[in-house]
Amino acid sequence: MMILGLVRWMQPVHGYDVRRELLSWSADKWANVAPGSIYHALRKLTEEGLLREVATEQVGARPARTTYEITPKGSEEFETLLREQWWEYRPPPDPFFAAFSFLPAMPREEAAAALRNRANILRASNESSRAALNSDWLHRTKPVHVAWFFDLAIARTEGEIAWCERTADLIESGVPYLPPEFDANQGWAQWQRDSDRFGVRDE
Amino acid sequence: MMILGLVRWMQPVHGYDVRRELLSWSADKWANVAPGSIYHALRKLTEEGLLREVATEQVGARPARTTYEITPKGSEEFETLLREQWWEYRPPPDPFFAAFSFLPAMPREEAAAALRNRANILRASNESSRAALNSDWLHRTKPVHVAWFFDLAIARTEGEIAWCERTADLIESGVPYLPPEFDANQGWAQWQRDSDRFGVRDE
DNA sequence: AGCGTAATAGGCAAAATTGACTAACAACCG
DNA sequence: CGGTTGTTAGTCAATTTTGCCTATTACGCT
Repeated sequence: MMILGLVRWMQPVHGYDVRRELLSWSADKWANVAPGSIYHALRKLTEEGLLREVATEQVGARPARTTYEITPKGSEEFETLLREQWWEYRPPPDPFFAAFSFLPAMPREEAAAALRNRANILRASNESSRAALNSDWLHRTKPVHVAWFFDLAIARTEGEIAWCERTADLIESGVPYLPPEFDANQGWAQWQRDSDRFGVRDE
Repeated sequence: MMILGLVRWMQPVHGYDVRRELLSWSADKWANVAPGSIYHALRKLTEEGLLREVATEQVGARPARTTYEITPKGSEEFETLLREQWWEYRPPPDPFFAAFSFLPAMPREEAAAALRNRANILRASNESSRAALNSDWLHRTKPVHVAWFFDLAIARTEGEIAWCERTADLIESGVPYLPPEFDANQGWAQWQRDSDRFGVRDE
């Protein structure tokens, strides 16, 4: 949980603050932190003694807001977690992998087109990253490592863009999907023949 | 849901088959498919009319196994989902992003070391991918796009490796994290001074 | 002054996901 | 032949996550 980390620097905070900060980092994209998760996390962390409620004030008749701060125990736990994340590598789950593993179910033309389209989207996203990097808004108001963030995003995608084009070419070139000796009566084979001839069909 | 896709080519299958296939693709890493999820998904898809139970046989006194196959409706739905995944781009959620955003909480030395370590892990993983690509086990028994899979993994990581080294250098070089005019009394600033001097400390 | 919209806080029920557990049978092994 | 290990098939309770909902104040516009 990285909610913990956020509470730690922002010191006394209430849920809504955290929520806004996360949105401003557009963290909903790369972490799984929907609005509802935050309050749940705060309560759970408090139960575990990693956070502590500091106050509960009410302005007018709006929902009362509870303010939290981190306990020493929470700080320790945070550092443990943080180090774990820094030193370990876990290949991130990627929905595109799932999609790509069903390549034989896509007509070749469409698959190639989709890959080229993906390359373009990635290029566009890189452009906007580069634009951000050149703006001095970034350099004036944000810590440097935010810029490094963009660099990482770009570094990763450059390679993928090239891969998309290469692979699109291969697909169009008609390379057979299956190794020659593959038993032609098993699932893949039939599927593939279908999608070569008609696009994918149901039964 | 990509369970649907699996059922679709493997036609009549029971949960355990799916489970093994997914494990053999080591899909537990890049999709969120733990053993328990599968049976849940199968039942839910059946409720929705995308799958259909075909038989329930029992061998000896072992747990009865239910066999499923896909319905035409399920096939359509699958194609819709598949196309969505192919044409859309959603930056995959990555826990490392979360970790990196707390860079100022790490002592510089350690952060740099961790990044170099990460680069090495990535290199190692690439080596083993390359080994797989050169084995003819891969080319003899697996569809070609499995090889392309490895290519993608390599393409993505190459860029990241370089980034890790570059960034490690920057961190060690002592570049200040915060822009000059940053208000020195706010959260980040204090944190950073702490971690520059002592490593991170709790109050 | 009146109205629509946005921001402020947070709750809650339902869905998804996990991970550990069961319990029968097969297979090996000295 | 007794014991151990491995495979088969799936269940289940508990935790996580999601998405949408409520209700109040503030702000801008005409």
